Amino acid sequence: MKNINIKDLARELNLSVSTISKAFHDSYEISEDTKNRVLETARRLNYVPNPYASSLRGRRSKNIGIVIPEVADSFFSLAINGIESVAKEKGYHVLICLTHESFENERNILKEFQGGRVDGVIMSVSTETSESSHILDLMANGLPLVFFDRVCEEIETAKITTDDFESGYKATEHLIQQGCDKIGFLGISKCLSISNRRFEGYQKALDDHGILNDTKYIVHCTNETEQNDILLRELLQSSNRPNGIVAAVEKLTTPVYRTCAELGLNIPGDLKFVCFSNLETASILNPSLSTITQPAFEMGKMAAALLFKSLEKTGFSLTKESQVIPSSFIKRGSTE
Amino acid sequence: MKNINIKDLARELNLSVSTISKAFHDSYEISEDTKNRVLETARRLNYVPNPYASSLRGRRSKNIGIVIPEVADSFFSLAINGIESVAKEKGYHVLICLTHESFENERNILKEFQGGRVDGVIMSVSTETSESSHILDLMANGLPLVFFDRVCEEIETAKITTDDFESGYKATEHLIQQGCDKIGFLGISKCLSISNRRFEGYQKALDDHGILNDTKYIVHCTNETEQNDILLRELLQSSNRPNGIVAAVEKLTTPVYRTCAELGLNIPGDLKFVCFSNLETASILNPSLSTITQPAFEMGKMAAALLFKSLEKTGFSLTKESQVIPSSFIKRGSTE
DNA sequence: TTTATTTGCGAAACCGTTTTCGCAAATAAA
DNA sequence: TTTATTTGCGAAAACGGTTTCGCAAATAAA
Repeated sequence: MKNINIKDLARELNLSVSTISKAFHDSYEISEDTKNRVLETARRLNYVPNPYASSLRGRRSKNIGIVIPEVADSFFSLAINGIESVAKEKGYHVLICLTHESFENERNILKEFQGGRVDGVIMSVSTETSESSHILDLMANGLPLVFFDRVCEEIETAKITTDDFESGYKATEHLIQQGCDKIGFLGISKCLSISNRRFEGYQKALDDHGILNDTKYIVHCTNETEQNDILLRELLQSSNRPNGIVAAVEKLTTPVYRTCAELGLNIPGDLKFVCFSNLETASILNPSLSTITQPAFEMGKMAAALLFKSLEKTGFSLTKESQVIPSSFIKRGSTE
Repeated sequence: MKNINIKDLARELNLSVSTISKAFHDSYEISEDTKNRVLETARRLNYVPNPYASSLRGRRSKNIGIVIPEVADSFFSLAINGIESVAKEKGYHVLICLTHESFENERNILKEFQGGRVDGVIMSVSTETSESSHILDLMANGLPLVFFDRVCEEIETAKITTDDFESGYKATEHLIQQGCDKIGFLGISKCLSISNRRFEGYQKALDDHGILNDTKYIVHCTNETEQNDILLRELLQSSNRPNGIVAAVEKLTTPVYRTCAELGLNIPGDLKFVCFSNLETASILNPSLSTITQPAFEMGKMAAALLFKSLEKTGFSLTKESQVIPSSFIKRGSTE
């Protein structure tokens, strides 16, 4: 019933607590014989050390924080797997905190982290994050931080991103090559790095191909599904509606398909569609979806690897360690 | 740079640490005036209490553990949202631990939890879990546990499930009504409660409608994607292949669609297909997918609510608190 | 006025570890 | 044999909070 602790163990073995502790850490001070006795008794009594006591004394928690907007999202859940794979190897635990795209949540989470709950942070900012003092506070506290995917560009630390500009360019150029001349862009937030970089790629592709677009083709979606549906509907039933669309985030897939179905628009006949997405079902959609697929797992892994490097090597600076891992464009039925 | 602690605060205010602590907890012993001074200085110096120190003294961590097989899965990620929504309200944090369907991982995670890392556990067992001593150990340690979805039937504690039997029955009956007379069942593990209950519903429906099925129509999938593809292929290109399939888990969706495409089988023409799934994209697949959709968010919420009840009310027993929340069947194109 | 009670705070123990330091006994070197 | 050194362990002080208890001063009751 009651959890047994190191003192109980010491009593049981007629040893001091320090000896027990040292035996567990395989200290040279302790004889092999004693070590074995300790380990065996620990197993027998089902002793599990209290991690918080260790954290307290050792002044590190062996936890890293993951701050992301959502978990119900293919990109983020794969990234979690990447992060977790290296954390596990290092004997660390991950604390997954969800902002649900709220700035206030994000700020509160980072604030809490300053109490020593985690030794480092890997994050992807919320759509509402237009200001970064809460992040600077965290770093001023000595906590190493690595961004992945959605970064704060003004903050000097490692950022693991994908080639958003090039991908936006490639997606748009593909639509142009498939014959689209009125191409819409669905962004997610005006202050979000990825959305902006992808948008710039889109713009550049249009410019390079001499396509003059109406700004009405550019839609900034929100976090409200209903609101997005209205915006999409407006865009797609306007006179002179686009005949191609690039969407910057996965969660717009279903809304676009649905709205097209409701309006009787055929994909790819009336509208060609490319989406940034890690959906496993992309290939079996109706029609199958052309995607820019991000290296989610690798990005998570890389972010974690860097964070641990900075945790392990004192003096290691994250400022010059940013990495860009390319996404892959996969052509499918939605742009045939 | 350095984290400031309660001692620094005490020094700054010329008060004792106990006074500071009491001020934070709004103790009646402390005057309003002092409380305000403490709060204000804490804000100014950006003081954040160390949660591990509190945990240690208070003997509870204010963390609950979530043990699930995967996070890259619609059902589990939605369930996490449900759990998190109530944990947040209670001022608790969630520690999400992934077993990746490995029994050994599951056992290690539960073992670690016994050191006081969490105050209670919400879990869905791995496909490999055929034995439950590790769970009994956890409970013997005094940790309350609530199962959701994938339960261990032999363990006496609250289990939040959905109506697996009825859903399996309903899905199968639907296929029969749509004209199928050779109906396959794709399970995920022979020792998994949900898979078995859904299978029993399937069996009962066949019996009730006087359909005699070959056991070759029953396929137990594994955790190896390639292996599953082989099994599926065998099933679907056998002479006298099934003309209907019920799949017990979401992750079989893409393999089934792909294999059908490769073999030139038309859904729903050659094969009708129903899947237990929370995929948001079910409605825009080719063809759209008839699903049994589980109340994932609600199940998570309910599990968490029960766990907190047992954490808050001493003497509250979880043994008689199991709940069944019905799933909904949604007919779509794959069974037209 | 004397006694009882309340108010506001501080000292110190405690939570379960880790780590430093000290110290005997055993062994090796001189 | 005497003096270093090594080996194996224990006492006690941290880590950063919370909580119990005690104690003056202020206020209320007698």
